[in-house]
Amino acid sequence: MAPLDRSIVANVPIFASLSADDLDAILCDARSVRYPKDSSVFDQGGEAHSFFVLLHGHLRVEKTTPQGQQIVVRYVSAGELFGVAQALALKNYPATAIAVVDSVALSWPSALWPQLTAKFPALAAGALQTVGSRLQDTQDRVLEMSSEQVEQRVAHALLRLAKQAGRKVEHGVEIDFPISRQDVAEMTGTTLHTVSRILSAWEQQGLVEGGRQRIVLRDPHRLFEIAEGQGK
Amino acid sequence: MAPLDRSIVANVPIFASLSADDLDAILCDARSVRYPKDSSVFDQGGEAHSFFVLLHGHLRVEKTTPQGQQIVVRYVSAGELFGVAQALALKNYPATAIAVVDSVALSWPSALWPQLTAKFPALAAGALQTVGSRLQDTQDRVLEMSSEQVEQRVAHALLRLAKQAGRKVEHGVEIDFPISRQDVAEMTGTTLHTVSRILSAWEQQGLVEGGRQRIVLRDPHRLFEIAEGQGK
DNA sequence: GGCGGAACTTGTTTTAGCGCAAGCTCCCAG
DNA sequence: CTGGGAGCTTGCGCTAAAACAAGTTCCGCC
Repeated sequence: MAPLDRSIVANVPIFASLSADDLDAILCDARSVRYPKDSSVFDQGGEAHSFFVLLHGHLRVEKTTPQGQQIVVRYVSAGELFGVAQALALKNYPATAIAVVDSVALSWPSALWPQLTAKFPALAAGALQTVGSRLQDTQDRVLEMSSEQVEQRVAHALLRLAKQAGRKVEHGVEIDFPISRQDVAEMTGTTLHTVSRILSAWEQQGLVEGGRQRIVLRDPHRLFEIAEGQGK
Repeated sequence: MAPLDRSIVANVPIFASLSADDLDAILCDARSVRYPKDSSVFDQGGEAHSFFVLLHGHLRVEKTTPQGQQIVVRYVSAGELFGVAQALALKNYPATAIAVVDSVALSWPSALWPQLTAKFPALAAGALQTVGSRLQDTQDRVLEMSSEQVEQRVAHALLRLAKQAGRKVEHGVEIDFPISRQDVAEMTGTTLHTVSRILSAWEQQGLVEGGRQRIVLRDPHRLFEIAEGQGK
């Protein structure tokens, strides 16, 4: 296997506190894999053979009910730890992860998790924080779904996406990967149709700028007001 | 401080793998506190001074928006670890925990968490699993809220409560603590009114039996069918 | 370069369940 | 044992948003 240089994980927060030697030790068990756009990194229900760190690209994590209803659990950006099912005592992945653009991830066999955390307690602490902040996010989402109108939820979702994966463009912030109305609907618990209507209305008012699988926020501040309920 | 005997934590899963000596070491830093019904163990936004294990009773964990909207995040039963904000790198508690019946909890100063987990890695692993399964639950809840009708969600909520805190009674399973329609509404993202209507209808059909802050499931199997969407 | 389908838009109809309002019941305090 | 209030029930209208239903546009592929 090609040796992995530790410089490739310079921007991975969970490894930040480790020494160069420790990093090398960890990396020597890792494999680097390329996932082309639209391919899956792991599948819901599949055996949790590995855990991962995303080096480059973006993933969409989605969850499907037995009845076929689907939601987007979250998007993963470069530098994030994901697929730690094993650490949560799960034998199978609880969701599916799909590359929304060509992506690269490091992977380790799940079986190594106990040894690695034993040797590097910072890893366990980091994972706990990662999972904890995801729990926070998910609880906030429940709160949003209980208390906010669809329009507010969509505004929140866009702002969060922009924060996580926004790229400054000429007149606004563009979400840096292809995202459909359907995806936004599955993030906010609504339908493709309603999202389309809302975005059309916002486009009229110059708040956003659309396109096929493309969203640019032209007036994030106004969107924030809508998200907070000040809007109209 | 009165010494705590290790027998009191015999039924706490997170401590299950520890030796008697280790347990004694951990317990000697713990305080046992009694929380009368309706008192709060910690408050949303308050400084995260301690983490806890519930020895006896039941807690309701709730979260409030700036606008005053409230949801029930979950219920805590005896044996569970809770209030581990510190471990998730939070300085303040993200929710409020209220005793729904007279309860007893062990508490440790948050500051001890790093040392305890360093000394007893099983603790960190256990906390990770606890937080992980909460994340699972919360994600399932989002999925439910996106894809199910209110009636199904209420059925799911009752079944979950019964599983977690059900007590066999003459003709069914009773939720083992006082719970109002409002509470169920806040668990399922609906209103007191709708829950009341649904429970009334179910009572007519003999599926449940109500009362002031009291719910008895008389036909869990039928409720399960409703929860799964087979109903009506 | 045109064909096919995925992504999106937009209009109309329908409905779940929320908001409001009124009244009931049971528990507890005085 | 009586009064007050918390918890609950129930009726009614309304509305946000889902469902249903046609399109239109754009992109990649043969």
